[in-house]
Amino acid sequence: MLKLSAATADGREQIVGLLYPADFVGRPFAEEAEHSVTALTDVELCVFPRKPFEAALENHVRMERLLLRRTLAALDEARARMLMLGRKTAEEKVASFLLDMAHHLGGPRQPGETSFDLPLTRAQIADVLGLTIETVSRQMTKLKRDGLIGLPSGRVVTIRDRRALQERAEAA
Amino acid sequence: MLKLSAATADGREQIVGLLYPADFVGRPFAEEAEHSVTALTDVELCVFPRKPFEAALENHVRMERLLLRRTLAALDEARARMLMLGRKTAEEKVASFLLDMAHHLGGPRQPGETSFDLPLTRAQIADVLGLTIETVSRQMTKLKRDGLIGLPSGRVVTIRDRRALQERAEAA
DNA sequence: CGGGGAGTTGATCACCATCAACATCAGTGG
DNA sequence: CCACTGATGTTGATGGTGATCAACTCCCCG
Repeated sequence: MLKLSAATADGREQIVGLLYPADFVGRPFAEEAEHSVTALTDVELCVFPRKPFEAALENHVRMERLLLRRTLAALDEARARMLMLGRKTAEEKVASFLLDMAHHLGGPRQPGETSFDLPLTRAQIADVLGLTIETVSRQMTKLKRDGLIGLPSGRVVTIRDRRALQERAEAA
Repeated sequence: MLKLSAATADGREQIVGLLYPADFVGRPFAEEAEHSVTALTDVELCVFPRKPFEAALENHVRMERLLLRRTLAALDEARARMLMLGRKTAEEKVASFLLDMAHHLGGPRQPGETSFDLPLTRAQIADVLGLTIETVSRQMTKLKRDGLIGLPSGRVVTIRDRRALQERAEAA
């Protein structure tokens, strides 16, 4: 898993995207990358030199089409995240985030509880949500106190009541 | 000019994109649109039925390539806006917004002052920046008091000191 | 046993939201 | 011509959410 992040001149950081296995990272047709890329777990990357890659896009229509589809999907995701950053409360942000992670990392879609291991530190979660570490921590313990999730240890999260969690995440 | 917006279930709105003349709007390869589109000014749209449009993309490589480039640019812009929404203060948001508008609407890049007419109401500016109308209004009057901008009337804005405004916008 | 990073919890503060009153202006109809 | 209305914008008072500052715990690893 990778994080894609941007930062202000004075060091404030915002994670603008999370990349899962089989995702694409890079910015064809631009001189310079605008974001920094950081590995959150051990990672195996398949690297292509820019020029040959762009040439391949030109020569293989299907490849270009695939990239277009992925880019459109990434744009949708980015916009959903804009709604979250601009208009959701801290609790809604944390709840949405946990549901997102469960969706990507959760085992088979079981009816009962789901558990997974967060690949992010609290600080990184804060950078995804536009919050501080302390606020993230407080919201997580609140969700735990209310019985919606379990926090057995460090990075492990258990979704106890997905329905209720979705209600706290509000919006789409 | 058009606005592209998303909303939470309980009605909070976030503008996720602004479209200028010659821009593209639409979501090929998806069943349903995720956002609502609203005209901010009188607008002339060139509409294509989905199926023929997608077919045209398949048959005209150059067209598909153009759309890919535009989509990548839109993604960059969306991510820049995520940094703004998540990590900037109200003053920084308003300053960045005004610079953005000046960039798009301002006349020729003169050394002196630039003036333009905001196509957005305060409420819409607030929805772009993830703020409330009142906060937007207050920040604008503060920038005016400090001599960085002028607000001759209603929607008209004059950039008096671009340099200083850029400093208040901080980040990239 | 010591050290450092990660996470939690508490106390306080500041920024921005909220609520409310008022100002301004364009459009409408008396 | 002017009062009336509604939409838009400004300004003020107050409060709450989340940031900040700080202390402490827990682990992992030396």
